[in-house]
Amino acid sequence: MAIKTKTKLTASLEDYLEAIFNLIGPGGFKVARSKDIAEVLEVSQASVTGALRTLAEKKLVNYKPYGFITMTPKGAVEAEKVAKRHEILESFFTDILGIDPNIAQQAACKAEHVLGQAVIVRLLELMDFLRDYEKDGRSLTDEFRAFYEIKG
Amino acid sequence: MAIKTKTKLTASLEDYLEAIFNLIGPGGFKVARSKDIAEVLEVSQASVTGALRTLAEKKLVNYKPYGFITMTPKGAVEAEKVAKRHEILESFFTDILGIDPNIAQQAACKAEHVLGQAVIVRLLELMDFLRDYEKDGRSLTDEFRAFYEIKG
DNA sequence: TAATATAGTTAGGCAAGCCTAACTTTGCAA
DNA sequence: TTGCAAAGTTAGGCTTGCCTAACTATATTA
Repeated sequence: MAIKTKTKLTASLEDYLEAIFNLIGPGGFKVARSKDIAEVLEVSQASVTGALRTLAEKKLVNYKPYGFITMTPKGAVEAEKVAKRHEILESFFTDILGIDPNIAQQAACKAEHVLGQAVIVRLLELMDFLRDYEKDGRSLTDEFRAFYEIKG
Repeated sequence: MAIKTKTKLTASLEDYLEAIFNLIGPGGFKVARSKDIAEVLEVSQASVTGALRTLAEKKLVNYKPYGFITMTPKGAVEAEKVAKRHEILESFFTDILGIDPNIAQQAACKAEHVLGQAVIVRLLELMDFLRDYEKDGRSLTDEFRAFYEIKG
């Protein structure tokens, strides 16, 4: 078995990677620009340059000063993991918990870096359970909505 | 209305505050020792000293070099909030999601700093919902356990 | 009560991550 | 094609938060 160097990224680097991934978009045709990364993450362009250098060192992005920014296959895999965690969390917060979309988005942005696969996977199962399970023709998700709308 | 200076703590300071709170225990009779804080948080004693100074500046703990460490009322309020978030999250992860206790504990430790009241409150409601709602004499929590035990 | 072990502090250093200001490169328009 | 604006980089500085090593205070015990 080949040596598997587990890519351990900081929350900050995960954010950069995810932002690049989203900017490049499905298919990987588009290119990420430093300015846009800075805008999305609300940091300075100087900070982006620094992060890009680190990500390039880790072979997660292809980066040459003043050049295009693309992702390596390894980078895409990592980015997709983060993006997926984000997606699941955001969906859980909005669709199940009924949290305000803005708050849900923010919460997902933070939580995606700290909740591991075990939690995420089980959360996804919970979502399936609540959506699929019918009671009197209503999903449990709907039942829960009724529950917290009366309570809260 | 009096000016309400919102205490904004870093994740690290919240951890220290929570650790002190837990060491002091219910009733607030016990005293927190620097060594024990270091042990709980797995940091050096020097780091604890630094954190204590910061917390004292913010009037959250009573701290004099070589003296006892106790909490101010303000500190106790803040600490309790963090501890409560932790408790709810840990309970959700273990009791509802069925996550391994160690992983749940770790996840709660991290997530407690990033999930706001809106999410926590609704999570608590979800837990109530799942526990109270009976179907064929079984709680939904039990139903969900059966669901993921078959699936996973 | 004096020696020593334990607890706690100080000093100094390092990494991550952010910033602003100044500089360089690139690309578009006249 | 040249010149300027926009994009990107570099340099340097700041904060947080951690560390180790060395020092000081406290407490125990002989």
